[in-house]
Amino acid sequence: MSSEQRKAFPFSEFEPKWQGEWEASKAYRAPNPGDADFDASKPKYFVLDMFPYPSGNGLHVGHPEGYTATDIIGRFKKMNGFNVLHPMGWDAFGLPAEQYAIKTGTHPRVTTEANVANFTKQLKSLGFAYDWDREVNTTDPGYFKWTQWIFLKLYNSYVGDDGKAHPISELKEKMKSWLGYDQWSEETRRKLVDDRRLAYTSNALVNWCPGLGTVVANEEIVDGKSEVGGFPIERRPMLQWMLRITKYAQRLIDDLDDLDWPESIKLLQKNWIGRSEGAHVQFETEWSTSDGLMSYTLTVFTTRPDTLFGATYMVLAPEHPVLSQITTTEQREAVLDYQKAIASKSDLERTELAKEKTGVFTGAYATNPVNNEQIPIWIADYVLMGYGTGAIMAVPAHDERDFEFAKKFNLPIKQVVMRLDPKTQWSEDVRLAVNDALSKQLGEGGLLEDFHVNEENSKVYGFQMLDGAMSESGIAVNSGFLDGLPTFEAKKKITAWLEEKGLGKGTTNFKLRDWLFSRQRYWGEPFPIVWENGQHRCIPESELPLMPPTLEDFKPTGTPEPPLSKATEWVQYSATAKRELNTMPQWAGSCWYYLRYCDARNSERFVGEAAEKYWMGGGKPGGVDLYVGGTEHAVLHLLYARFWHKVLFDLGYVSTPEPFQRLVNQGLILGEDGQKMSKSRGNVVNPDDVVREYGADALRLYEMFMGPLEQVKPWSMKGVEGVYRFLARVWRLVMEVDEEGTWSLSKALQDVPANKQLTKALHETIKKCGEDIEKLSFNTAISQMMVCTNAFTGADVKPAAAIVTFLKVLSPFAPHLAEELNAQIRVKFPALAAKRFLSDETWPAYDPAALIEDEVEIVFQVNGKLRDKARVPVAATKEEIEQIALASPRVQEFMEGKPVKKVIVVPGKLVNVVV
RNA sequence: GCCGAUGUGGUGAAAUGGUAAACACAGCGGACUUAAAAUCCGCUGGGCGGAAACGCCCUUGCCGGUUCGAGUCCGGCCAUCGGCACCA
Repeated sequence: MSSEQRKAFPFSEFEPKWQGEWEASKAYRAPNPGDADFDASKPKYFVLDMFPYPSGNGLHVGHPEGYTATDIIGRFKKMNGFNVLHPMGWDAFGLPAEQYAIKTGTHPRVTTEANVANFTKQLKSLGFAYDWDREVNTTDPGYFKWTQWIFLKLYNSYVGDDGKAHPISELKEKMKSWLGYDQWSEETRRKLVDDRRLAYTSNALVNWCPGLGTVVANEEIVDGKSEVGGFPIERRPMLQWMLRITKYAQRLIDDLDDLDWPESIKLLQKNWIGRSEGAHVQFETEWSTSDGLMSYTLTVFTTRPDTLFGATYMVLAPEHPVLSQITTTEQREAVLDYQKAIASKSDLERTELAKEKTGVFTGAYATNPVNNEQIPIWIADYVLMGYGTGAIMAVPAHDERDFEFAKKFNLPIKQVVMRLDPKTQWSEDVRLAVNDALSKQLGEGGLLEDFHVNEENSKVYGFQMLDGAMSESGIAVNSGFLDGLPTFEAKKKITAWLEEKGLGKGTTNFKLRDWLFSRQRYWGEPFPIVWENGQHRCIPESELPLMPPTLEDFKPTGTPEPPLSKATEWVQYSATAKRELNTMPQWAGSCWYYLRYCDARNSERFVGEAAEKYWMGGGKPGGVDLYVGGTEHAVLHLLYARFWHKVLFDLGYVSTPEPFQRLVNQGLILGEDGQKMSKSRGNVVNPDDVVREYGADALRLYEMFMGPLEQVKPWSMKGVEGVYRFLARVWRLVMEVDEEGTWSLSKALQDVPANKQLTKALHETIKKCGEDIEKLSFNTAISQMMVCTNAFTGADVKPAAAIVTFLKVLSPFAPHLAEELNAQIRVKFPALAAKRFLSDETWPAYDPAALIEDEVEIVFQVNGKLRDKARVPVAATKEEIEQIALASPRVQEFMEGKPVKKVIVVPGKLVNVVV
């Protein structure tokens, strides 16, 4: 028997047919403002998928999960009168493309084109309602021209005192009024400007990955290895382009509040940005040289300035620049050895060896500003140059790391906080003593919030955690004027004291670093920058797009020298100027692609103003209405894109401060064995195979029926067969087969009104599916459609009009089948059939009256336990229902003759008799 | 270690604080068929009692609490998965 005959319905014939018709008539084209068929009175709905990287492996079943969800939403919104923007494109630059090209020897452009063609074919075979006229490809010169253009905006902007981006010309103008401007050299003026650009060069330590032959961003490192390829990472100083994302750290945290995103993703971003409040504290250190006594002020960042009295030593990062000066002659060799050892270690080794603390004494001492004690200065690799000031005050009594270090090197430990453990119970006299001490410091009113008194046992429980910073909150002891103060009060007081004495300042610190934005690769956007006399400048916008050179050999050089250096002609911008050789990272193109979709063919502007205002600014609060993608981008793409968007917003190019209003993460699809899908495990499911065997509609439906969208869930071919059978049942509501295997319109299908029971099933389905689609609860919507189909299957005569209505509800999920059956019905019942494309139809309204039954089943409980049921008229009053319940013999039996204490009546649901 | 998510039948899962397990998968039985596949109909959490109809008890990771009533709310534990990880 051929596989063709085994098919339960001829999806392999009608699916490609409808895909062709949709494409030919541009059924899913989204008109833009200004187009003849644009209807400005309609609200907009912008539904976005994270565009894929077109890999050589083609689509896997994880892709259609999110894409089907957005497709259903998009189709549903369209039927509900929205102008729907649902586009697709390609994130085609980047390391994987280039690695693959290097392996196969084919030019990245060739492989990319082939992969894009393959992906396109695969996506089209799934019947997604994309407006393909808006397709974007980050490697297209018409696209990356504007990626480069946005880079120029970053290059030519700075963040002003208002915390917003402004054109750099404003800074240049302002500078003229600054004191001493006239005396500055051109060089100085230029440097002052360059130091404030949002895109700047830096010679700091970067993450160099020899295996990839390029530097990578902090966000691209996983466990000390590169995210792509898993190669070791080294820290080394290199001249690189950076983007000043740290200037946006606070706004990137604050603006999360108003976004409709999963709380866990917001938290992930907040933790990555890593805001912590504390203080800078200054420690003086002095040393003698042949020129006399020298001094230097070491500044540390601490979140616990209240423990300053307990600071018994200091630790500097091994890379700290002042070391060469303060280290004593006796210790010089030890310090140099240690620095050398650290430098040769990769980040991975440093993390792996982190269990045991190491460090070296510098021989130098600093003065603790609060008690003038001389404390030794050490260096250790547990202090990082890149965070805070690269120096800490060590409080071993209250910091686990400092404690370990102090134990190992026999450094003094001094307790300065008496800990109030929330779990510790305090005896009455201790409570009184603490209360007494606190009262003296704070006055009577200050205590109540700080303690919990358990009402049952009258015992006192200690302080609440504050901010979740360090858990060792408590009461200051051995701390002079801070004694007796609870931690949060002590922090305030010491900070005020430091500020008054000019010894420190309250401050906020972030973990987030500036974004390392250049890569030593071929397959990326070249920078629109040239160098002359060691100085950079941008090329004019008129020279965009700046095309990469045509290179035969685009392999990495094996050194930090980028491969573009091989294009000797291209490199030479003029007789004296050379082009920037680095390229942008893959993230560049994905930072703004959603904007390009709004106006993908615009050659005058990165996005037309009217188009941007309508699709991004329209609605409340604007932006992309729904963004669906995987969690893996929680801190990379989603943070970078928000940053770029805010810069564009500040500069007046976009209308909303945030790009993505609502974000939903689809859960990972695991293999049939419950493991992550991977080639090596051999558990990868290829969507092409599923489409061939069961059809696109079955694949779409199964992906949505598996379980909640956000959830991680394993694949099951049996499950695909289940929804396939469901679709076949729908097919047979309308079609029947003769002995030759030919399908024709079912004779049971007639122009008759649906009976009451079928009408109810249909309207319940309209209602529930509409509500569930809004909630993205597709699995429950599908089960409701199954219930409805089962009801229709049980009926001898199939009411055609009702079935057409059902097809409208089904159409966002299984568009091919719905379209085909509607067309089949039209042949015999032209008046009953829906429009040629169901997506042009209006989503049906449900009739509330059709949902109401004459009778409902009421549950009778005695003391909360189910004892009896009865059908009562819907109109029955509470009193009537109660009487029926109390009259029930079973209820009486379980009441055991006891008097009724209370009766709870929930109309339409239950009666609970309490005795 | 810190942060977050999730724990419900044999499986995927469903349940505005109100009949736990809808809808599927798998399994079992039946109809159709020479037979099988497909299709259609029925049963399907566990225990106890009963010939049966049916009835009772238990059951949403574990322990407690709030409530007339808890899978759902609160407190505490345990397990699995994900993220961060010397961030001072």
